[in-house]
Amino acid sequence: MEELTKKQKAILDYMKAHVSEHSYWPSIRDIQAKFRFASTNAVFGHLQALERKGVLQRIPGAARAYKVAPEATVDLSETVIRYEGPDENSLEVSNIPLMGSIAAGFPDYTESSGVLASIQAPISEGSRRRPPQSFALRVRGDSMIDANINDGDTVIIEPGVPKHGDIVAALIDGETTLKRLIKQSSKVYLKAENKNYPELYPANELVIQGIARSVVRPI
Amino acid sequence: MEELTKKQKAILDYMKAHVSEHSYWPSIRDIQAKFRFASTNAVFGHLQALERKGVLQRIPGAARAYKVAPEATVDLSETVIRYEGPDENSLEVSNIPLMGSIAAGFPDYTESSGVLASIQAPISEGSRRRPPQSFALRVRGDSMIDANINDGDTVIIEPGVPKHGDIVAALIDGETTLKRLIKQSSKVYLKAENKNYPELYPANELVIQGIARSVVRPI
DNA sequence: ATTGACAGTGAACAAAGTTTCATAGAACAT
DNA sequence: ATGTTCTATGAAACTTTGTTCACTGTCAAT
Repeated sequence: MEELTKKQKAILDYMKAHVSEHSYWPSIRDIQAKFRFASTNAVFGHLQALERKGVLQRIPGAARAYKVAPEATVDLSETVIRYEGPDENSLEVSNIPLMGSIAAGFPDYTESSGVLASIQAPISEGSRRRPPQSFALRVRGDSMIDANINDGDTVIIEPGVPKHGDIVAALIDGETTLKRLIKQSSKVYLKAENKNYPELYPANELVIQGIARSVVRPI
Repeated sequence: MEELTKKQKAILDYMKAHVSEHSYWPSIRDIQAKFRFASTNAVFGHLQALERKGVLQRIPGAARAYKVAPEATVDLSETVIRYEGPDENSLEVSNIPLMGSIAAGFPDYTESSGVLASIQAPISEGSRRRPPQSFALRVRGDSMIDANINDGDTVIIEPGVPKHGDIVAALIDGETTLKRLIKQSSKVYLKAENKNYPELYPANELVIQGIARSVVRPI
């Protein structure tokens, strides 16, 4: 696949965003206005380039009529996600593209300092309007089946400070496990959602990797 | 909600199917040709009626530019997409609600025939190992609760030719619904997975938007 | 009988939108 | 030096497409 120039990519992204937002394609003049071109022909050339490079298909003569080439994306249901620890780089994430136009799925997780959130010290406030850096974990075991999270499911973990009752990904004995967080009289416990494992794990110094926000189950 | 006439429904259906297949809206003359009208004004009147009844929104003067009402049983979920604007350094983050644009902007991934999947004529031999382009749909309603897909869940749809027993997103009466595909003695049915709705929907000309591969359930 | 919604024909217009032509600077490789 | 690619301007030609006007007919309800 031939590389796109910066402007070409920007135009293509704008077109996809326009479709997502308005449900119809922009006209050449719409693009021209967006990018402050003085001539429609500037856009025209870019569109020709996008078509030549195989990422866009135009329907000659038809207004607001395009098709986009599918991008190389990974289906979430087939993605094997392994997560070893907060400071490892072996984190595979997958995009769920919407109409093939998503530009930012789950961002890379390498820029974080390592610990997502600690109970004692809430994470820094500095995340300005950035999508949460969620990641996925494959569930092994049956410790959460009473919460309808089964072996083989994938949970989406969102970094943050958990509240009482949240299901969290926590680091216990060097392993990441999925447990429900219980705060009782200024004490903190981790509880498995399985009648066979009724214990509460007391936690003094707890490293929370994130809060489980959703479960992905293959059909 | 005001009732649609048979023709109005058919036209709306065709428009949605056209978007689903080609990823752009049909022009008035496209619709005219499809329904063998002798005048474009016939279509024009129907479009006005559809807009008056609140199921279609036209953008005056713009070509091939419409929006559909957000009352499909399955809805696109929200997403955040990011694209680069004309200023090279400013990264715009735009929230895309995508309400009601269910029929719009579905990618055409067969590049030749345009049809995602037709029951009678499965797509051409082009079994190029191209990664499928999945997208997400939010489920409304309880028609699939026996398949453990509940109201509020999000399903990941993967374009492709469905097999017998697959749960598919299909276009019925202009709406995208989630049903199980049943092939029985060279006939094709759509079946709801709910004991209260035991019917099989016979399907002659079926537009399949994709196969449900996984369910995402918020915790 | 008459009204009003519904459905359509046929022609024509004007705006919207695409495409082509001529031209040219900057960056880059031959 | 020279050609190529990318990017862009400015104007014009041309096609597509939405829209309007005038008119006809059907059907059900008032």
